[in-house]
Amino acid sequence: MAGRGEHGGAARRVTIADVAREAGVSPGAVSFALNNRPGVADATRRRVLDAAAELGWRPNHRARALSHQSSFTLGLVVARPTTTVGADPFFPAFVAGVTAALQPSEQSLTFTVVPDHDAEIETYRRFAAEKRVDGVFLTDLRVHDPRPALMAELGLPAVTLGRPDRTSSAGRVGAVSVDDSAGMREVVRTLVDAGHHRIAHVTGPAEFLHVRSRREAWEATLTAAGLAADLLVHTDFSAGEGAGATDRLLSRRVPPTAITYANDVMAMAGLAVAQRRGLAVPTDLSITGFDDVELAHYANPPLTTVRTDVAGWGTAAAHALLAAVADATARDVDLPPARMIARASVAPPTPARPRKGTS
Amino acid sequence: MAGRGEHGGAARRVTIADVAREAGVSPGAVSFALNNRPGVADATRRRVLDAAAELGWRPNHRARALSHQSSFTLGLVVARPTTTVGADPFFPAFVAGVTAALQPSEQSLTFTVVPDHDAEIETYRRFAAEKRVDGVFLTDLRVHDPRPALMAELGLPAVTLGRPDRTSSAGRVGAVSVDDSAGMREVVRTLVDAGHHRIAHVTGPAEFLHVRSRREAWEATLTAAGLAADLLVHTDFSAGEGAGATDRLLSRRVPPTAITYANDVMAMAGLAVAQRRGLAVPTDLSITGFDDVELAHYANPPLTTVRTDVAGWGTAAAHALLAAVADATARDVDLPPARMIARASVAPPTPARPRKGTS
DNA sequence: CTGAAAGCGCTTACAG
DNA sequence: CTGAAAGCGCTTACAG
Repeated sequence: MAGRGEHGGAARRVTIADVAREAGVSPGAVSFALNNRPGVADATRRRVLDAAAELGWRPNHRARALSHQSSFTLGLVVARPTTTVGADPFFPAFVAGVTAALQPSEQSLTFTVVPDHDAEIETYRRFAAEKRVDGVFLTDLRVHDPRPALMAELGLPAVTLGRPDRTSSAGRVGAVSVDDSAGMREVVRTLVDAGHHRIAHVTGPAEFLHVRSRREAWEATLTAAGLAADLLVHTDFSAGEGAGATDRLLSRRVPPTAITYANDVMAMAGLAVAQRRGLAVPTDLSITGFDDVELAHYANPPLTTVRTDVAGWGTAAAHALLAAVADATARDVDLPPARMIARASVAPPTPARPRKGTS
Repeated sequence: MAGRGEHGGAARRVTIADVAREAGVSPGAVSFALNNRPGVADATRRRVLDAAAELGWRPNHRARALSHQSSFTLGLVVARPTTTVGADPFFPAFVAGVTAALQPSEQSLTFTVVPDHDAEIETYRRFAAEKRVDGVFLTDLRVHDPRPALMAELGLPAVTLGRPDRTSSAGRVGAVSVDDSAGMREVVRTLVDAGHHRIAHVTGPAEFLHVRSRREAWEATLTAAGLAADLLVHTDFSAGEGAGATDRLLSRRVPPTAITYANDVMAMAGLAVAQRRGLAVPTDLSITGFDDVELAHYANPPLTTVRTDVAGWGTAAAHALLAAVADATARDVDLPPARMIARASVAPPTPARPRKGTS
């Protein structure tokens, strides 16, 4: 009768049957009372709640999952080699946003890193077959991505980060999107306005939609300004390949006067390469990044970059997925676009050819 | 009878009862056969396995969890503000190592980011009360850390990353450790051998044991060389505070000739600060980091740092926790120590005072 | 408004 | 070696 169990400790677990006995009702009534379902008199409900509190009862997750036909678990599977996953600041921030949103709900997140795309697909199949999760977050969308259709086949609720390219957006898959091309356009326009004519773009693997959208923003902005969009390098997003790409660009007979990178890590590696070659940034070469990692602010010079609210993205995606799980309805959410953060790594090219004089 | 269910799809789930019917045995026998338990004739086992494969049967995780009294889930709770969790390369790499180790087992990982230590404790209590997980990884050990004792109270198997300070290592808690002080000693000894006399240390919050062990390694190595260990700054591990600490150190009447940082992010921010003040690195100031993030290799100059195999740590911790969950026995594991990675950010101080001439 | 019963899909003693 | 039954701790129709 006393406060035993109040510490939720290793003592014999208290079940709904104990609460029922204590409150003098049936186990079924306890369940109804505890879950705030109609059909229980206020006085009875009170009695049950008091008994549950006194006994220190806590719902057994395993039993609830089985009888409620729900895992109370959301899944995030990231296909990335173990060696490089640490370099991407996206996932910890995204997960932080997701789990913050999940706090008040009874859901938690299962997070898995797998080596490649095939293993990722296999994981979803296993999740669905074993009823491991109630829904999944789909990240790193690709061209002709098979995952939205797979989700429909598996009957697995899902949200994608960003919009899939084909309108195969099968049934239950909603898209939670941040327009990162907006930030990219701002960056390129700023460089054009500063008088740059040869603006390169160093980005990630071509199959990613987020890579494509940034590249297209770069292209379109250059084309609109009557400039050639011919200095494009695809990498694996690593510092190493970012450095290599920079070296090759700067070794051209007519090198670019500005390089836009699709992440901050490559931009900072590129910055080091340029400086090692004796170029002053931004005087001899302007450089921009993407992500706005904290270090970007403390680079020398501080890096002009593009900021996305990644944790906010995680929170919004979690809410959308929770809703999809609850009513099997897909809905799209558009978050505020990524914005340029102007810092000192951009300046007019030398010899300066002033243009519009905006900057 | 055909391959329906082979896609594990949204079709009506096939249960053990279906397999039993198909194989002409009881559901209990199916369970025994499927779990490779003795007491089933080979021929019967064959028949069951064939039936299961034909029907596309997959174990229902929810049902197994309830009847097996096991969650098949391990927990990682990280107390860190959402805003800074992205800056730490540790967690993605650690999680990758953990989930790689979990692949062949039936366990998965639930990963949660909470804002502070109290919320972390609360999460463990909830995990235990609701039977959410079978065990947890305890990271960022502190001075007088209450968590090992809490695990004993909750009856929750756990492993700590690194050894707790008090021998309150309650029962079921094993420690999986990497000696990072070894790398720190190498770094300081290298600087001493190069002729440095004023070697500072910029590190994280004093309550973390991993901060303390690096600081003590720095102190002990200096003391052994007859040098003063008086240039110490504690920060929150952020680039911003690393930059601020550097600025203050370099503004001293007699500034250090070398600064050792407890992570690469602060080291790179410090590098930028030094260069902005007109100092050449390493000529005027030697700098070292910790972590060996990929960018460290591509800094200008490349950063001397200390490398830990974080993914390997995750894998070893996962194996240890799996074992602790299986037999409730704590065991300690010692992994290879962290090693210095020598790069170009270290040189003798100017004016050079050659000493042993090792470097 | 309330109670007794069945059910979620497995596992595990316990008899034969 | 094998089968029938009970049990894990909840939820949810279904009668009263």
